[in-house]
Amino acid sequence: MKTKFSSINLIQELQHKEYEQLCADFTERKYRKGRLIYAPGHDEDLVFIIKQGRIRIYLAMEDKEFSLTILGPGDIYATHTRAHVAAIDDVTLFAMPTMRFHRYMVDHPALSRTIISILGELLKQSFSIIDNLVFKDISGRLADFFCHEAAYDGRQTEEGILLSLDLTMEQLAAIIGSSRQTVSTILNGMQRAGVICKVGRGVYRIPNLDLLKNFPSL
Amino acid sequence: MKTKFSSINLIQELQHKEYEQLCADFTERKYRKGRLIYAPGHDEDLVFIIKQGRIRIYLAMEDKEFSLTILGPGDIYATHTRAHVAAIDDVTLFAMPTMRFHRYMVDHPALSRTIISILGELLKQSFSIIDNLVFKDISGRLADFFCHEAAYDGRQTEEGILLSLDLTMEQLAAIIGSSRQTVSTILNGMQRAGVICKVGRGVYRIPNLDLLKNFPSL
DNA sequence: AAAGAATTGTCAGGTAGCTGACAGCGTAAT
DNA sequence: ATTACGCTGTCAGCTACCTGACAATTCTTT
Repeated sequence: MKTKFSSINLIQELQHKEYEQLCADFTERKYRKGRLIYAPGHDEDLVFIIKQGRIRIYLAMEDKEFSLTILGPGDIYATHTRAHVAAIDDVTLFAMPTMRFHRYMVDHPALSRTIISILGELLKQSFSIIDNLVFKDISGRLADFFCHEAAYDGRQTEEGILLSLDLTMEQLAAIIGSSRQTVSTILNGMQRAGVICKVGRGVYRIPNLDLLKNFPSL
Repeated sequence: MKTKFSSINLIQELQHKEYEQLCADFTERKYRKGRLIYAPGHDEDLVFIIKQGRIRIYLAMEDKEFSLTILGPGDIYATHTRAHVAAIDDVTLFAMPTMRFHRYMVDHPALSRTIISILGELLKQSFSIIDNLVFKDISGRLADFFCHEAAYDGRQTEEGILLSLDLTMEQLAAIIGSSRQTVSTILNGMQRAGVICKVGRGVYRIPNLDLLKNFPSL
């Protein structure tokens, strides 16, 4: 699996011997599936790298949630802002207090550059999310999400791109900012139109990306 | 006027003599009110600092626009991503090609830290925007916008906070992601409710911030 | 196998906010 | 003054989408 910020391989970067000290400062943490890792107002701020499993970064208000991104092994994240973090699967993290990381960064300019790249990437993603929220309807956002995921970790097969999302309708809805019911209805519409095929529990096949991009085509 | 990223005074930072070389590399540019400064796909990427006037950073699609932020003197911006940039007033900029700025940054770790702060700030703002788009209705977003502006460049008077926005209904609508008509209607509702007073062309007075925050209170 | 829980499909009803239309106002231009 | 133009207020549809309800399906546990 590729990392979410594909241009930077942080794990690799950290294996250089100049980062030996830094790596030693990370402590391993484990969280069970579904557990909350961080909520705004939490007193300890952490920088962490995901070793195993997926986590969900999301905004929450009362009983509604909106997922900003889902991160997997190799991705880095710093608790910050108003975003919550929860484990989608059983998760293993390498974590370090933000303050300590900061101090370390001062002495290591190369690390700064990495951080700038990551922040830039994050910012670009945020703009994409805003773009979708403002200009696109639910169909468009759903199609857009599938296209992105297809590009990011779809496997090319003879009958199209195979995609193991492993997300429920509810989780999908939280990502694109909609409701469970609406997503279900639209996804079925897409299937009837033949632009997407459900092949199993959270596994889909996209016969033709262009068709999906332009859904609904009429 | 404060800069949008108040924790960092870039202008001041750049006056240190170690940045003499960098400053010399900036060239002055002027744009007339309303002119487009940058559109996605434009071939020259720039980093610039605003010397005079206001600029609007926005996303555009077909005939709809959404303003991400409005920047004033002292603010820094780098053309990037899919965002457009236009001059609200007559504007003077200090600009430099992004590539050159990058090269310069490599040799100046202190500058990196400044950039990280700015990116972090920008990211936080982006999250706020997303938060608003997802969870709040138009009334809420409008109230929120006024509160932020009040905190940022409102002048405290005996009868409340005085606010010179100098924006039309249409521009206001573009900022909160709504339509001219809706914003007009809601703003008048706020006036009738007494939480906001129009005192002139784009100038408002907020008698009580808390009242505005909780609008509509019933 | 059976019971239970979680996930999904679908429909009916309600509503926020968009669009288009048009009239009233201010400001500027001739 | 007079025309013109941009800005504002308001109304009457319209529609995409949300909510709640319930049944059907699929997974999990015992």
